[in-house]
Amino acid sequence: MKKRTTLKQLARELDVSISTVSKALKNSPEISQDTIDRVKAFAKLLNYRPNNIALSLKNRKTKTIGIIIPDIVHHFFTKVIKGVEKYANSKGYNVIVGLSNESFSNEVINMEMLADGSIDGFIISMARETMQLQDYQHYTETLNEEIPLVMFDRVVAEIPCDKVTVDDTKGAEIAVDTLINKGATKIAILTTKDYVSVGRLRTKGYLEALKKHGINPIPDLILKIDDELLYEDDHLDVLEKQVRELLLIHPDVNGIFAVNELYAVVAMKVAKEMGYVIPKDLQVIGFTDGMLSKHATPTLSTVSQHGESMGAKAAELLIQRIDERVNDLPKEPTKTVIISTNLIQRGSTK
Amino acid sequence: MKKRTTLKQLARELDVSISTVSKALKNSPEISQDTIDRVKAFAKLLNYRPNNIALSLKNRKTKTIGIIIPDIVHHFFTKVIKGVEKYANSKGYNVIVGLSNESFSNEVINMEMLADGSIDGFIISMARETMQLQDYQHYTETLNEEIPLVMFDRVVAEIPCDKVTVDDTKGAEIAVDTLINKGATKIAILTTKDYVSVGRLRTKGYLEALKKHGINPIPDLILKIDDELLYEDDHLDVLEKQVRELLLIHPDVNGIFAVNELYAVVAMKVAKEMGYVIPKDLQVIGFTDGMLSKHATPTLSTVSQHGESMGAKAAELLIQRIDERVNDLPKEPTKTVIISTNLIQRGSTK
DNA sequence: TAACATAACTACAACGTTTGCGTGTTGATA
DNA sequence: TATCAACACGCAAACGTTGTAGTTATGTTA
Repeated sequence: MKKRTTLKQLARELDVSISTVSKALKNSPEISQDTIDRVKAFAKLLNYRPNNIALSLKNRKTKTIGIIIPDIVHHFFTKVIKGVEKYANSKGYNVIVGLSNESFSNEVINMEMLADGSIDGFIISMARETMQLQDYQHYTETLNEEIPLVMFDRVVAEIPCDKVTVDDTKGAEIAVDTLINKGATKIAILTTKDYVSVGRLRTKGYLEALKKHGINPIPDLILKIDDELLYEDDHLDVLEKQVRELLLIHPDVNGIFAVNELYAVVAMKVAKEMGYVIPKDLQVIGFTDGMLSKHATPTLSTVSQHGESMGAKAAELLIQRIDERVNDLPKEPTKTVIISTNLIQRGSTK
Repeated sequence: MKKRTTLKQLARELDVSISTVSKALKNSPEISQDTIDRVKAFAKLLNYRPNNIALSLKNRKTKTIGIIIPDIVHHFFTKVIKGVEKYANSKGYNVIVGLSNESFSNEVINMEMLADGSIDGFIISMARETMQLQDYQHYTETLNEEIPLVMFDRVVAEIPCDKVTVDDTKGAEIAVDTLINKGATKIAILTTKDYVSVGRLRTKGYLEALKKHGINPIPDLILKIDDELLYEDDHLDVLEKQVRELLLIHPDVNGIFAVNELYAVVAMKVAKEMGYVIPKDLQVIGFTDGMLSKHATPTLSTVSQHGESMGAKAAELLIQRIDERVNDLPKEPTKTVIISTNLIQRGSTK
């Protein structure tokens, strides 16, 4: 195996010591201009570049951050990664990606794999299974080892770390509020099982909006979908069937709020098949502004989460913590930053 | 800053040498069972885990691979990453992601940033701008430094490295062939400017299918779209307008083949607005099987690229090269693996 | 009992850097 | 001509590991 150019090689060939080479490359005043020039020229010739691993070892920091997400084939997470990458790169950090695939054990394995010194800190959105099991030991262990950690989107209060979320409740409330103001009187919600925090919070917003307008919630209209395998191709049928049944029993539903865009699009599809005209008979609003929302027919009104901002903010918080740690600064109390949503109105509302 | 447990600490507290600790943890026969047990117990107590950076330095390999892609907010690339991650993880590798954002300079910067010893090899899909400029110097430099490199999807022949592609020409040919067999007689293609290799190859497949059926290609029906900013929100109008014009001039077009799913979906939207019924009046096939294809109305027939397989294969090839390099094995000639596509028939074809 | 085998360790170098400190040359000063 | 800066450089330690080559005791053999 051919080895890359090292200080040692340069030193040998130039017949000076390693330290001289090192200092020369850094324009140290200890070194004569003459030597500096010679060293630099030769280094350029051999295309010398310092070995980052050696530097990481010496400096005890890697300038790398790890992001662990449940799924990468997912518009929202992808936006977040983009935000993280942008900010991190601008600060000279690299980003290493781990996929939990919604599985608890994968999440644990990934964290352990990276907590071996490979990264300076974590950005994480919790796997669904972890939320169900409520076993956060690997998080607390990481924190105990003083590895900085920022959670985003899927967040749990018990873990004492910085967090970045969206105001799910408020976003949902505004969406439902808007539906009502635009004339919807009987509004269903398509949500997830309660252990998914975002589903729970968005449902809360839905209920609050109803309450505000003096509308009594009807249990039948709250569809808690088990999203275990929803993004697997063939499991959408279940959702379709449930929406169809809902609309058969309550044909006068004239508004639907869905906690993600896929649910919304599927609902529109079923409704159209059943003869509803959107938005005339039925108005729909989703959550998360992805590709589907933009290109569905009709285009979908949706609550935008600003994934990229979330990612950038998470990266910013993390890098602050890293600095705090390496410089032994006093520890700030943990922060939770809430990124505000906004409603994008398109064709599925009046 | 609290420091993690090291061999040195264990050694000091157990009052043995560092090497003894190291060997004991590895069950070396040089060490007495008694000592092994003591060391292990104490190591577990202090939650010792070897520092990966130190190992990387010593072993001169990082067990990390870098993947550089033009955009992460993109279903296909996301699938590829997933495939890479899965395979890489199974071999004990981590994946570090770089985003070129379709920009030449970003691609260069990212490669240089990672080529500092942080990774053992690259998996890359070329930025659009790099394809235009045809400046591949950073690739050849990487190769010169003997850093293994595997390209996928957007590939250029001049760079001597392993490659993974899809049979774009064949896939397109089959798609168009299918349209013809299903009764389409006048088929348009929505493609990209020629410097995007995949666009060029798919156009070639389109022409070959026409030729095979004795149909003369009509220049008007070949729409080469400048996709510079296509995924930016507001630039789809251009595409819409072009499709509309095409259909106005040639209202008897009854088949459209698009080189990606977004073009296909936009085309369907325009056509529906203009009164076409899909697939009765007009059949449409796209390329790349993403979210849009599955949830468009009607659902979109499409040529599936198997991104995940591509990613896995690329990772496999890369790791082979890495092994070859570190073990000083004889160099195999470079390979190009072609992943075969398949046509998924859905609602947009008869 | 001298020679030697064995067990159970320890020392050291190396991976590629950086940096504080030590040191040998100059030339200038008193 | 001693003395002393200033200059230009080298040495060595450190970051955390691993593996090879010693180094001790202890026990065995002829």
